[in-house]
Amino acid sequence: MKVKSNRLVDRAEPAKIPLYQKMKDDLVQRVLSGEWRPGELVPSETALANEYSVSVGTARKAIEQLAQERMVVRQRGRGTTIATNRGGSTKPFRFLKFFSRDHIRTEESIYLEIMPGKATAQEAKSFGLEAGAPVARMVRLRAANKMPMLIERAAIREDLCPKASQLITLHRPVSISSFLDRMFNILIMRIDEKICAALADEEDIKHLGAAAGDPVLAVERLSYDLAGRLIQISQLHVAKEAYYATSTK
Amino acid sequence: MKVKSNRLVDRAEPAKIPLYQKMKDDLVQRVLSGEWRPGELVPSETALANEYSVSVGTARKAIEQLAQERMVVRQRGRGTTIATNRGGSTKPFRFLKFFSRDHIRTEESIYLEIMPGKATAQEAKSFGLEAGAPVARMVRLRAANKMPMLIERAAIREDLCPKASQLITLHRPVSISSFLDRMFNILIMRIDEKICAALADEEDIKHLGAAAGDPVLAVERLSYDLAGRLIQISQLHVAKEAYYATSTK
DNA sequence: CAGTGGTCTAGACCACATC
DNA sequence: ATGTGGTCTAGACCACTGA
Repeated sequence: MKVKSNRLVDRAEPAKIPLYQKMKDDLVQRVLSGEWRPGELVPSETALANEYSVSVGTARKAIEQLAQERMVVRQRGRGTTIATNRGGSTKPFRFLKFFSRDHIRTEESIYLEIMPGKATAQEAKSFGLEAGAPVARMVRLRAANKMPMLIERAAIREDLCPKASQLITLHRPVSISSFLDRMFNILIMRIDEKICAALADEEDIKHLGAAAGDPVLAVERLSYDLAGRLIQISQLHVAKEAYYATSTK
Repeated sequence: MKVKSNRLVDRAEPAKIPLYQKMKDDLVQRVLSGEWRPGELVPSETALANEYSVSVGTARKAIEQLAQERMVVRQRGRGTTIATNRGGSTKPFRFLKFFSRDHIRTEESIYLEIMPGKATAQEAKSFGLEAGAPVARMVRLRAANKMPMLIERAAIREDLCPKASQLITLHRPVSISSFLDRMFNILIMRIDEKICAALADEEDIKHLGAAAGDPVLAVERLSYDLAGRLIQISQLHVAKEAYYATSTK
């Protein structure tokens, strides 16, 4: 029941998408196209409303949704800017949700290994590339308040981030997301994580002070950019520190 | 710099809270007071706008924010209802974020132990009660698709949920949040989790099929109701299955 | 059918940042 | 002083639900 003959509907109707939705989609495209770069001021509500021939209220709704998705930042009196991950004043471990009794004051990244490589079959599938596509590989130790917290193994696709391995070797950035933003104008907007329990491996023992047989958290992280493209695949081993997540229904 | 003499400001000014914000706060209070019960229809936008002597647009903004916080559910043509956790058509493990290759079709709760107890000093502190306050304690095995996934130890405050241990013994609910909603009109709206790695204990070995020395995920969950009161404290041990969380910047 | 929420308009005034 | 986003109003029409 409830089957419609969709022939006509699908072809004739323009699917009845609200104006603010179409406008929002178009604004996203303009950001992706590079017309506006991260940190840049975009036209005001009224200017955009005129451009799209909609009322300010409608334009506002489109822009406000982008602000909610953290794609833009609105400031009264100043204007609306494209979001950035360029660090500086932002808090450490922005994308990591650690629980620790003491505040984290300093964040450090110690690179153990950086090298260009080729995507494995599985990585290629996740990235949507052919196997053997170029990736930057790295192993880093991440520390908070001078205490090593975790080991990260990461692969970054080099088709979108050309010469990433060389640039990382050169700059050894504390924050990869900030680095991707500055170097390639790639904004990490969403990270999916899968967490499971594992036993400490040799590297955990060597670098995290874990003992053989100690349990660790093994986290797989998939980092997506503004356009929803998978940019980075990481495996984290977290030792001796709680990890936290929060869910609001 | 930028210091204001606050004497007058603090006393005289009503802090300049937007109308929609005041209205929203008041609506929350009315829900908390029990004036509207979960599942119930609240007055329409226009009715509420009249009642608060604001325009529909302003009322709409207040209501839409509540909808975003999942405190109410809006349906075109029907009206706005207070959110509920009463199960039925809702998906299993609603508050749990499992990763598994196969879809979860059935969810089961096997109660190993249910008994009234007294809050430990630490629990009491978390609940904001005195030590020794009555709580319901339970140990359950939770299974998906007939496979045991985790063991949960929980304490529920009985001052807000009187005779909870007896009622749980009687009904053995699959979902506690749904049970709290039905029995006590308590809506779990937020759950904070801390996750760390641990080794399987005797119960994990007995009930989850873990081996000695196997790593497990140890999760501490704090469940808060609509009013922000801590209702339940749980410790979960998750074996042999990945756990996942997602973060959007 | 009447009533609901969803979209959209066209104004107004304000607080604030910048120059 | 100008222009920005934040709040607020008072309408309009539409799509949908339920009786």
